[in-house]
Amino acid sequence: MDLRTLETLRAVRSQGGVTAAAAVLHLTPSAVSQQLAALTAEMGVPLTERVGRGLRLTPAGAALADAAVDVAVAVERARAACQGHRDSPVGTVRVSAFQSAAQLVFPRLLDTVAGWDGVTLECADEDVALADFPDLTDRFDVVVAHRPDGAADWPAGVRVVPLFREPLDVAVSPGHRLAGRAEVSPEELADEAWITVREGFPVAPVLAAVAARSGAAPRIAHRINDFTVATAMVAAGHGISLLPRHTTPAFAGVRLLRLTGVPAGRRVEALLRPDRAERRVVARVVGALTALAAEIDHRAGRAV
Amino acid sequence: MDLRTLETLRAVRSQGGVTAAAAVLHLTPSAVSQQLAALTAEMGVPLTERVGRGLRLTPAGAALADAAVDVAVAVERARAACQGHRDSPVGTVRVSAFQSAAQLVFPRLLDTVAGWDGVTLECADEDVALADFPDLTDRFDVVVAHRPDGAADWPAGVRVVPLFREPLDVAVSPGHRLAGRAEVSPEELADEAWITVREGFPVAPVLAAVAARSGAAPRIAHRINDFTVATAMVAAGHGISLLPRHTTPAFAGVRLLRLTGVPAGRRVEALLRPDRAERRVVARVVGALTALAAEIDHRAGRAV
DNA sequence: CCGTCCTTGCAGACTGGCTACATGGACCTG
DNA sequence: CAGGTCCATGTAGCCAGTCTGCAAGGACGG
Repeated sequence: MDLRTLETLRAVRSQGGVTAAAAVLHLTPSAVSQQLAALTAEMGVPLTERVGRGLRLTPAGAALADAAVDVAVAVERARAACQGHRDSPVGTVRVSAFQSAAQLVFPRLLDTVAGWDGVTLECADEDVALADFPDLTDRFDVVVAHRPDGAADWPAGVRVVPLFREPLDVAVSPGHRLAGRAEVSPEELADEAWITVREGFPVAPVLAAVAARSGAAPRIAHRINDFTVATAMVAAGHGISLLPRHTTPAFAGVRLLRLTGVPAGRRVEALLRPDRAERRVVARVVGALTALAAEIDHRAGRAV
Repeated sequence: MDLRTLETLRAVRSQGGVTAAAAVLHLTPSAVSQQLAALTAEMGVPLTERVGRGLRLTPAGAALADAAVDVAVAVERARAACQGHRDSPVGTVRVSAFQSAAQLVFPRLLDTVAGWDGVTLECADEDVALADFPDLTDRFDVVVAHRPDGAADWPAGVRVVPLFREPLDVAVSPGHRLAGRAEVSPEELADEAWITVREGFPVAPVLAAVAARSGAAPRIAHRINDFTVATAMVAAGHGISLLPRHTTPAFAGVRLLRLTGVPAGRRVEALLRPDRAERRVVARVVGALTALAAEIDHRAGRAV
């Protein structure tokens, strides 16, 4: 009954298999399998069962994995209690963010942290399907994620820190027939060619809601996940798109039109594993992140 | 940051030194010292400091040790959660009891547990000074301890399960001048020669209270810790003693007289470390123990 | 029915932790 | 004040646990 072994069990559950867990833990599948075998022997209860060519946790295994979360939290709390007798927290924090948030947040966050001795920040941009964001918390301490208004809550077991809400505007090229307008309604967009994200990604449901309001199925011309690329394509007149208001640069060559009649926006949140959240450095970075978010919110409020 | 290392830190604190901790953990002092060094290096904070030729935990070390208790509890809770998906708990439980309780309880407890598959009981008789009972929980899962009425509570951090209260009677030989009496008052015992336990042991304060009531300092003829030996000496007329009512056999050849005017008794309790208490087998054994205690209490109530 | 993917078993190498022994202080005692 | 004793701490060497690499056994899909 080792801390590493319990961590492995959790990874097997969250990643859904030995091989995937091994990848996250930087181990070989063989090592993971052996750890599971040893843990099962120690417990005297089968913790995993074969399902197809994969693997699933038994109820006993799931119960143990649940309890393992509390263990990990207790360990990190112990570490924090000890670090509390130090002048300031130190360590390295791994942060991931989806593309546009990364662009907005990483530079300033790195500026802030540069002034902290002993704290190193490892940044990575990771844009995944909505359902896959929580899994990223296995690899990162802080995961900056986004989900559209009205989407389901994140699953239990992941800690959520709200950062800011960002409206989605309709982006059109300067030469577009609606370019001079300040606002548009869904009905006016019925025949437009859309550039949107791949199926399952965070803002897709918003376009669906807009289309439902207009009555017609949206005509999707291109599927582009990277907002920078989408912006360039919109600017060149290859279609219109829903783009986040704050993370679309003013010099991008597109016009952003307020959308009326449909609440279109996304919530940007930080996702953390409970044990990681206990680390004092992590808490400090999250604090800086929320401060940054408050600033963005403030600026947004002033702009609107 | 290993579970074993945290356990070692706790042992160093509770045992008050590297050597003593090593003895409890079945390790060499060198191994304990190395674990402490590694843990200190990992934490980046001094956890121990030299005091004389011994060692003491720094505030940071104490905080870590405190938090380590929660870790150990979480681990045992995890184990229990897993064992909950098994038919019945198994494992081995180490129980210690002071001499007279051991005599009263061990045989019947072993009878009960004999019917449980996969559960083994390791019994040991350990009678130590009042202050040393809590430390025994490092070596045993369940420690049956006793303390006189009015004694201070056990220190925080140890879980206490009350078992029963046992009155202390005055034991005299059949030929003694008071042998025919049913009750005696402290004043009538002013000139008696006493057989009592060694200084610091659980019933010593009771005799002090009795003597204080009689006004004179007690004349202590012998210091005998084992009640069986004391009983034999009282029976032979070498003095009188305070003996527990229920654990003194009727055929011992002494007369037990109720003591009036002074609340003389001791509380018998089970002491457990919080993490050990989480083990399902341990909880089951404690359950059997309290059932036994209730039976003793009932019989006592009937007898009185 | 064959190819592919995933888990699992086995042999070998290696890292990490423990034991045994020696060293250096600190208290106690004569 | 000096020798003895106790305690913590380093050092060398051994042992065990664990990981890697490779091979085998099933299960799904074309």
